Amino acid sequence: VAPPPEPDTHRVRNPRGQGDRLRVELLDAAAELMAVHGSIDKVGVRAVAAAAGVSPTAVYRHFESHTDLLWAAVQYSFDEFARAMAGAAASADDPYERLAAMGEAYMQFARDHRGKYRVMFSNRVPLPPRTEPVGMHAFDQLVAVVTEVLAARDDDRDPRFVSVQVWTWMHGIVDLMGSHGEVPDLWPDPDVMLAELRVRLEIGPRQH
Amino acid sequence: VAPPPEPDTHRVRNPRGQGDRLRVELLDAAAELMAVHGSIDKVGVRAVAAAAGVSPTAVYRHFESHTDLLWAAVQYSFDEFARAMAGAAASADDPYERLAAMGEAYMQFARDHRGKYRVMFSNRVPLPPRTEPVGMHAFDQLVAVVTEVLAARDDDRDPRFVSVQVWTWMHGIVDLMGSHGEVPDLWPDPDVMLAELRVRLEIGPRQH
DNA sequence: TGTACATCAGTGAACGCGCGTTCACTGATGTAC
DNA sequence: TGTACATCAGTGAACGCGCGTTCACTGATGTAC
Repeated sequence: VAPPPEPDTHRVRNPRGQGDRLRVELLDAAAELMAVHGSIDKVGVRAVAAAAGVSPTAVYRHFESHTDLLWAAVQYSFDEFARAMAGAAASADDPYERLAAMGEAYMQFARDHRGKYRVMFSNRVPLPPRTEPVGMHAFDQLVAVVTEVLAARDDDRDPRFVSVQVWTWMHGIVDLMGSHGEVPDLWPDPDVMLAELRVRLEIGPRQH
Repeated sequence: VAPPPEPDTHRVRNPRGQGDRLRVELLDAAAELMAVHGSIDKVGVRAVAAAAGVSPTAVYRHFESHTDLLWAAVQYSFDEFARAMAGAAASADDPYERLAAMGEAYMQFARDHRGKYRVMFSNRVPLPPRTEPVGMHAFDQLVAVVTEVLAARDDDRDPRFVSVQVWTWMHGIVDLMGSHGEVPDLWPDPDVMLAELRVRLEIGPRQH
């Protein structure tokens, strides 16, 4: 059931001042394990350590506990997601194109990093809350772009409400298509879904 | 972290011919544990047995293994869901009202049985597939009603495509609102979301 | 109607295993003199 | 320039625990005679 422990090729020990490198390697490994399992429950200390080619004990030089490691890995994934979205937002000047680019980046992230996506948005993290609800930053980005789009359209809908509509629908598409993807005839092309979403929610240039 | 084992008030042993009663009680307990945890991973043999007021060994009189128990519990939940949807569908004659009733029943099920909903639609079950992809039956029901609605509207859209739109969006709403519900200011009233979904997807009576 | 017995729901102790975590350690490397 | 030493990245063995599962059992109850 579990993938072989994979002792990894013999790791070279990090030089003196740079022990923090392992921290990043562990976060990478943990996020990747989440990505593979799509769940947080099987990402154990031992599995993460093995994936990083290190003994379980080494984890405790960088994280206080198993829980601490998981939290850090989730936040790490959120950062990656936020960067992807920010990159998409910066890729276009026109508000319509910017919103479209963000939509495509969202779908792509969900497709390419399914496990991470699920851990962030779908599988609720069964960990005690620690910091601010992270990931809301990305939502604020969305609201900002939607505000621009509505202004350009001369549309007086509430940007937050429209943003929630966009987000919920996007999430439904990527989450359901991901988890029930084994029924191939059922699903239309995701890009078609996305295009229809734009039409239905009227967030493209006005047709007159 | 885990709830106290709760040995339950002393169970009365089932009479001779009716040992199958425990089977149902175990399925109830397992589904309820899923509902509480929103995940399948923590629903162990011992926890289910304790919740049913029975020793862990007793489980093996009705299920071959832990996995077997989990599978049966998931299917049990799907049956409950299908019944809820069928009940809603039967509650109205008018196609528009029928679709609306199904939508409300869907949201209500997701709200009242969050954990079960998540196990069914959101948390992919990490179990080997066994029978037909269950739960698709409910989707066929949806397609049937949408077909009626489109016919009544004299609308030539593809019923399956529209059904996928309805389902993905509904799922996104209930899933995101459920998992990120701790941010109260963010979310509009679910009923408002549902009403707007009907407007945007044009699945209500035509306005002329 | 009474009794011996087979049936069957459920128990209790024990197993091997993998988990998170601890503890004392090793050995390469930068630094002080 | 050479050497003693403190630092620090990482190890290995061991712990207690809860898990899924097995095995031999108990004791109430319906049934055959």
